[in-house]
Amino acid sequence: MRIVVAACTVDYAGRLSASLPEARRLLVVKADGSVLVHADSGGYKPLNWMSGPCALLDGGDVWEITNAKGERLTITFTGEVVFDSSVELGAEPGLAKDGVEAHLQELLAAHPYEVEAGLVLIRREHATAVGPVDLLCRDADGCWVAVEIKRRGEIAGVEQLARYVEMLERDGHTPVRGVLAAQRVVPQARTLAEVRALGWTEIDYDRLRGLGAGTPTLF
Amino acid sequence: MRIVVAACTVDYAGRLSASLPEARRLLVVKADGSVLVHADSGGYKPLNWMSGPCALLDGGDVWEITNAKGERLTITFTGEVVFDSSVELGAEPGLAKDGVEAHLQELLAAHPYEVEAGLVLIRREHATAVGPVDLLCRDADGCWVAVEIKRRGEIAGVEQLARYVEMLERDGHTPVRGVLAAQRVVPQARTLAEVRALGWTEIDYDRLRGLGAGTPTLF
DNA sequence: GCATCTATTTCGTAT
DNA sequence: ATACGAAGTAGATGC
Repeated sequence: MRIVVAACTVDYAGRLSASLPEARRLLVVKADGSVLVHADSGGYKPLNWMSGPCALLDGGDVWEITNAKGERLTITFTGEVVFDSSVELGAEPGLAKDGVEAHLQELLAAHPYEVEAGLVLIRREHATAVGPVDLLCRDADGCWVAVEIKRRGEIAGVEQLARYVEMLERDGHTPVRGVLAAQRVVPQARTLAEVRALGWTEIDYDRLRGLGAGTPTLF
Repeated sequence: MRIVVAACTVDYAGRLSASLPEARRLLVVKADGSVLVHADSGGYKPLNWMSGPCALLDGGDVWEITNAKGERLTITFTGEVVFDSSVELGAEPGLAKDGVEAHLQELLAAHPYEVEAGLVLIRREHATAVGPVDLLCRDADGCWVAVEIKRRGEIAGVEQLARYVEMLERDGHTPVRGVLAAQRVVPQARTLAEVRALGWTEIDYDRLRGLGAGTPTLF
């Protein structure tokens, strides 16, 4: 990894055109060839960058970074170089995560009654012609219930659920209802769900996690 | 801006939980308080980060970074510190861009016949109860045409367009057709557009840019 | 402040 | 390889 702090101008031409006037910035060249141009503000996203694989042609006071898709990043050094150093970082062991939609689905599969009292899980990722239904359940009356799980319930999730319900009806899973289960269901999605005659429910993730992934409890 | 290269472990607890085992990494602390943890690969996204505003408690071999939402990033230094330096970067003059969806809409507003021969623009961002229609046009037969512009046409864009068309019909803009205009329309979106009786077209952005933004040419 | 939409999205995964 | 959906999405914009 090469780390440079210097005054420079930056120009990108590729999927769009973008240019940065002269200022002092942090430049990072990673081992895979990718280049990041960071200012002293603005969160984790660089002002400009080039993703690997790409080639850096170091012309001293101009860097030309190009990739196979014809994108080009040009960095021109216009003043003093405050810092320029290379360091070996070694292999990255990798990141462990917990808390995303897959986990939510796993927990709701174990506790489908947290979506709606009386629900019993029949199948996970039930295949239809327009994609898999997250949870296919039956309620106390024997009615099929398609559950679409999102971390955040938005209009797109409602439309997706509507397509599943339509397809399940054609497949003969009748009668069938649809329920959108999400940590948060935004107002537009609630409204559209009502228009489409679909249900929605907000899931308390902390409570659900407390129930654990094992031993589905029926009641 | 503080730039550190050191062996460390990283733990994040907030919207999810994530942890990184010991390895040598680049740490960047920006003037706005945000912290970035970068490996020597993996593009522009950090392995872990904390967005500003946040507070960094520097306990020497442990950093505790917290924000108002209760998120916490813990960096524990486990070995030698290869590099640790602070540098003043000054103000960032800002980035100039060209080529995003707004520009595409501007160009198509000037040249609606690039969407479909014979189209004439009536109104841009025409308001409906479910959101603004990018371009509201009329064709040679006097039929209303709602144009939804995307850089990349996907299923969500088709559904959005379908809602607009439905709403325009209720508003009395009849007869009305819908067309999805995008640089690329993915296969699923094409299929759904046909099912919904909507049109779609792929726009050659380079050609369109060549026509320029001024003087709308009618024919 | 909330909701919506874009992004040089990036990133993962299934086809 | 391509297509598709999720993201600790972040960031901008409209209401």
